Amino acid sequence: MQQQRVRVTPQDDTVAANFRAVIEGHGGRWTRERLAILQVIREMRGHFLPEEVEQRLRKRGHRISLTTVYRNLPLLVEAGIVRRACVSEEKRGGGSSYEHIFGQEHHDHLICAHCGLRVEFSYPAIDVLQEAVAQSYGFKLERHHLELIGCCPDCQKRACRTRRREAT
Amino acid sequence: MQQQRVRVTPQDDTVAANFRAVIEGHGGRWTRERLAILQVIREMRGHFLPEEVEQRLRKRGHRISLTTVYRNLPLLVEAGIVRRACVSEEKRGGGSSYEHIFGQEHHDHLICAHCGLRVEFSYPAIDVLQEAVAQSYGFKLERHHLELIGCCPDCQKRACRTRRREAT
DNA sequence: TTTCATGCAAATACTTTGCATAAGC
DNA sequence: GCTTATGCAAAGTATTTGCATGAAA
Repeated sequence: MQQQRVRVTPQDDTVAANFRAVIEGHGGRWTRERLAILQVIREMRGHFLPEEVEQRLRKRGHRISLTTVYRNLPLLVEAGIVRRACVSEEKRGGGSSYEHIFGQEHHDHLICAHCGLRVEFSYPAIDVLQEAVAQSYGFKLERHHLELIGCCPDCQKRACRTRRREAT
Repeated sequence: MQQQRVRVTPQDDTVAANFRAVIEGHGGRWTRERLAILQVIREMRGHFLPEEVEQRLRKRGHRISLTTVYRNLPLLVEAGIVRRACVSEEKRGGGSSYEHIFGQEHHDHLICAHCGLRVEFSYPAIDVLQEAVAQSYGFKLERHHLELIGCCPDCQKRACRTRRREAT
């Protein structure tokens, strides 16, 4: 609770500007609540639930309703600041999680299907090929999302033999 | 409604066997409902909702409850026959969709962020690199999931200028 | 001031659970 | 026969919506 201060980075202005641009594009307004939500989300690392955003806001002294968080998340997605996380990355069950992406180093995920371990990595060579694929279909690539799902070293050691499946 | 017949493929036995193996691994039983669900799902192309499975079952004369579909979906996932689709692939809002994967040619998706167009592709060279990444982290790769999100040719022509964002 | 955002409560939508009955093994 | 699966209804969550009030522009 002693690191209340906002971590200011060079992208700060850009991020806020993106958000504002989206909001104004919808004929919307720049409110204190939106600023607060943006700030809190910018500090988020990894995946988060809408409810966690609300809790963090509360810890910082803001009293912003969960409804408002819900209402703004789509705008943040549209602004490219967060994305909805893939279900296979989720614990299971309930709500959809989001991930803060803008201004973060882009990364993809290695996920252990057995223990749930998530490792972030980035591998430029793959990015290059992705660009090639997109071009061959005439797409202009904006972003991508890659998950490699397998068995992590520990689970392998653990003689982790789950369902064997004779994949084609 | 005239193509009621099951599209039998060489993998039929394997698919059913995988499903049965998972079921039996849980001390479960092989029921007519499970067979019917499996058959219907095997005919599914693209993404589908639990509710769509139930509707198709009904069209085929089965009267299997949505609850049962829900109860079996996790087993089908465990058997590697379907996977939960990524949220960013969904229309929006509501439920989680699934995708039939086993026995299907593996493919990834190119998704247009503007009109929602989804194109399937496969690109072996990327797969090779993914394997390399996994190995470098000691992971044994089981499957992967890649989405390339961008602007499709049509939307580009349409001078589709949505939110411009100065990605880092 | 005019319009949009917010908060609260109510409504929805999706998914899970409890229990009696039917069905595998 | 013993145990698990199913169907139905009820319960739970997650998310959205309606409306009065407060806040931007």
